[in-house]
Amino acid sequence: MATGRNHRPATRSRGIPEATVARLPLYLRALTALSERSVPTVSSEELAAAAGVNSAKLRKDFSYLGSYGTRGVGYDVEYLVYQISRELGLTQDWPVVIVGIGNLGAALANYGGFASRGFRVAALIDADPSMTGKQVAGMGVSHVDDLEEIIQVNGVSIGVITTPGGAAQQVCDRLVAAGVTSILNFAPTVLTVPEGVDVRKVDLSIELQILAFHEQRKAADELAGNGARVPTAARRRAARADEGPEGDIPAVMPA
Amino acid sequence: MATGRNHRPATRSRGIPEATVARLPLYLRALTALSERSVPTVSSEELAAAAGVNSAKLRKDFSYLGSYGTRGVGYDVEYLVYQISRELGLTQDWPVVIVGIGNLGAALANYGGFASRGFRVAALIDADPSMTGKQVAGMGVSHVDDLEEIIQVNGVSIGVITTPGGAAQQVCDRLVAAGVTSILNFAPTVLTVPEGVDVRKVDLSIELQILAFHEQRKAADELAGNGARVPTAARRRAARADEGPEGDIPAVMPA
DNA sequence: TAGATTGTTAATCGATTAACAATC
DNA sequence: TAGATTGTTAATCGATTAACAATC
Repeated sequence: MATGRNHRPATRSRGIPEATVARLPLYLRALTALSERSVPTVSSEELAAAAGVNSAKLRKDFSYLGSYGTRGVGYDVEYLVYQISRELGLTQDWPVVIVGIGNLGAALANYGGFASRGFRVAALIDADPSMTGKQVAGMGVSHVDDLEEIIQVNGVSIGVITTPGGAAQQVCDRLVAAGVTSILNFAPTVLTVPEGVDVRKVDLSIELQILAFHEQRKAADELAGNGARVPTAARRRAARADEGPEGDIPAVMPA
Repeated sequence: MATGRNHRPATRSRGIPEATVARLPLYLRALTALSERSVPTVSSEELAAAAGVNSAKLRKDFSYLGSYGTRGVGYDVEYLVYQISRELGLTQDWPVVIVGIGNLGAALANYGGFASRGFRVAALIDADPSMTGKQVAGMGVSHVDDLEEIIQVNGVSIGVITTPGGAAQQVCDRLVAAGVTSILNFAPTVLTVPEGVDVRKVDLSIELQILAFHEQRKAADELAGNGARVPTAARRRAARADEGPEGDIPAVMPA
């Protein structure tokens, strides 16, 4: 998620559960790393460890794609790379546009992970006339007036929104009207789209808030005497202030 | 969200389900917008619409926090803002460090959504000596040699990793050893951390891959004669090429 | 009181996981 | 054949949702 989903109801797409689809790119990355090291085969146990998931879950996930493994042996790395790529639609070229070329938009334009996965940045679009024509990531910035033409000429079906929150819905409407049917939204706004359009939302502030919740809970656990498994710098600092220069691991802390 | 979880087993934290925690920031944002418009109360139906969720789900989520609504009336906006903020731990100050001041790190440093939610960027850290001392988002960049001291002096418990993939695990290890217990990882790497440390992962490429999967499925659906609900620019372009300048909505498309 | 809306129940659905038969 | 590992089953768990009694 990325995070905060604004996704269609979790219907199985072609019989593959949404949760499985979300893990396929993880497997693909681990497999690509193995492929680069010329590892010929891998077991579900090894691959699961590399991808950071449970091996039973991995085997279950793969079972939705077909029977691509060999009992007693494992999976052929190259073959699996191909099958997962095909399943994800990465064997074709996906032109994308990035709308909103601020810091984040520029960061995405420079991000190497797109090109290597079948995504091609077809255009960078911004509403600020003073940006028009400027070079970002070796590409000229287009004005938002030309949005519709760019979408249509390039056959773009995926749009990335990195505008300020206030502009996001309007940009989204124009993208959708021009024919975009998948949107990756970095703006802190809930987008409204017609049925049939997919939106995924990446929200940096939300991710931090979720971490803060758990961080707070850890502190509360410790106060309750459950003993933190890892002493935080914050708590160690508090302890030093509390017990003098040697007090590195306190038993209990003041609120 | 943010996506690809590398999170502790979904134990309920203080009895609040993980899925609910992930939605609290969404509600908080919608409530903050209402608060700014001086709206005094809101019903579950209205708030759910603003947050983009089902109202039954919202009421269920709130029921884990307590009974903060009034039957027949709705929820007091200000009171709910306070309760959710408190639950998320946002009533306290969270110093964070950002490690890796490339395009993305700089974008995050400039991102306004942090400060408004109780997060404070305590330091920007980079391994490149030529970056040291440079100003980014009005703040001097520190060298990674000083990472441990910065963490400890500032009592940082949350770290954001925006380094290249190859450096991420090493940075993560140093952050954890210095006392950081929550990590937001933007590097395309699965991080290994000790128990008690939370990692959330934001992966731009994975989000796009998930969109590509659905995009591909839409095209397959249409080929199967199910009729797309929204004609994409890509398919319209193909149609124009196929049927001449007037052919805007094709019946069936070639593969 | 009548109308509105919450908080909760219970049914349903989807995801995870251990275990193991199948089979290389 | 013996050992290894997949693919699948079935149990369990967590999340979603409609419905409605409680109650303002």
